[in-house]
Amino acid sequence: MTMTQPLLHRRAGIALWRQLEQAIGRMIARGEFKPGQQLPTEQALAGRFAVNRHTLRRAMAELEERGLVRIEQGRGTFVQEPVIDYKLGKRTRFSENLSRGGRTPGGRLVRIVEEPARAVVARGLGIPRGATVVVIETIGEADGQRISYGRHHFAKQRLGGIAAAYRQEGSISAALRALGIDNYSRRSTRVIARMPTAEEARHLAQPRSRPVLISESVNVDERERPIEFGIAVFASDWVQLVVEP
Amino acid sequence: MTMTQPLLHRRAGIALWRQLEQAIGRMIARGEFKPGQQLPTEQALAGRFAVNRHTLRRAMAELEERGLVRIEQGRGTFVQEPVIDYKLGKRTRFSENLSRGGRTPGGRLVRIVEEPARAVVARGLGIPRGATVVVIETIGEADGQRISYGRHHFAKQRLGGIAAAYRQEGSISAALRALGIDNYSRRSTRVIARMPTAEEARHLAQPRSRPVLISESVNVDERERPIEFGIAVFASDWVQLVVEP
DNA sequence: ACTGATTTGTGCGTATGTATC
DNA sequence: TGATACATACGCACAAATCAG
Repeated sequence: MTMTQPLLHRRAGIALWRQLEQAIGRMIARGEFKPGQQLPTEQALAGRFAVNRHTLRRAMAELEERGLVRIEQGRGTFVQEPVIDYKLGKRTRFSENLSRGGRTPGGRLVRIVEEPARAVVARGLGIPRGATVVVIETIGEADGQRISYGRHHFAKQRLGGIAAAYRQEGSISAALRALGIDNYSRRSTRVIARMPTAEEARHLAQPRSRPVLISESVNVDERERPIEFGIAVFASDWVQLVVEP
Repeated sequence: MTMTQPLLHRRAGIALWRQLEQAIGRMIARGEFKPGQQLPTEQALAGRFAVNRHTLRRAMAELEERGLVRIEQGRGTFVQEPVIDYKLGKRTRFSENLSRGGRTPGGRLVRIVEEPARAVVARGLGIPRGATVVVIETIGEADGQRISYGRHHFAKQRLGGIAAAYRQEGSISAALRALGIDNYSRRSTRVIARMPTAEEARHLAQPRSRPVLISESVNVDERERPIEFGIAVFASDWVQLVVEP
């Protein structure tokens, strides 16, 4: 592919590195380099624009400062993937949350299992430990990128029909609506960071060396009775949680 | 040190592993093993109680489930330190936050510097990029344990006196009060997870292999004008952020 | 970057006690 | 009494992670 280079004007009162910054910034904006893609090496780029590598680096540093690229020593320079703002509010619904941010939400069911409630789950749902819970495991996507792996817990005694409803409706909120639970909201949310288990890394298609953000939350109905205990594992490379008071 | 072992009763109608769970749980509760301390190896403990390692592991799994111990493959088993809940609310003040949770807050000043505002900082404070900001770097402690490393940014033009006030008062909120800013609140907070830089790991006295939780927030006055842009780096081993809607 | 030692994780085979039909 | 199923307990071996040198 032959690429016409934007012309650089020397002695025009605008520093070369600024012109470079503008030029490369525009190329990224136009999509000539795609998010996550590795840029040509500094040497190659400097050669292409016929400037010294130091000049190019000055421009690159500025682009990194602006958040357009990410420079990794020993690896290369990459077009920064836009980070997804995931709002933690009283009424957080996955799809709604993303589409409001201009993203295309997606997702798929991993599996639905029944298991005895572990201590944290039992505490969250307000049921005795060991009582049977229905667990719906999902993967959430934004613009085709996997961003979360969620385990949604429901007390079987109260919401045993959730599995069938989910299979019919295809989403948690729709399934709950089908069961007559229209108005639920998030009580408290705890946020922690840790390294992913092998399974979590696999579900998120991310290396085990990158940390994950985890949110644990309880959804309650109008009478403050627990409906769902959810654990969401977010790929920290793609997501930042936003708390709006 | 000679330690009398609680007696285990075989064929008594109570499974051996349950008796083990009770026994070790009580030893932890009595403080024979202190928070954070490594327990003897499974082999050693199994030997001491004269049971098979599998039996001991069954008991340990139960203790981990109860949150009393933390088992790390290749390292050992440790008495779980109580995790600190750090509330992210509209009026978050470090000391108040911790003492409300029954902790003894502490902290110390790392340094105070002036520097040109980077892009994120400038955007947060609503000032032009490159304008001078005063940065107060602090380390926060709870019960003597380092839990956070904070960089608090203030526009020099507006709050140039913050450095002197902080040195006088010893805390951010007191310094702001001394400058006549009594009533400020948190606008939005962004939370991310990543691996710490070498410097961050040093300030938090934690290994570089453990991730950190980072919160970026803007504090505004009554008229919604930005006062402070703060970046707090939390040791994820010790802190979980709690969002109360 | 490699090695060996330590420690937890996992699998399999066997034996025994307990509850049920 | 016997047959069956399940939980408990033990022994051995190896895998996987961690750490020090």
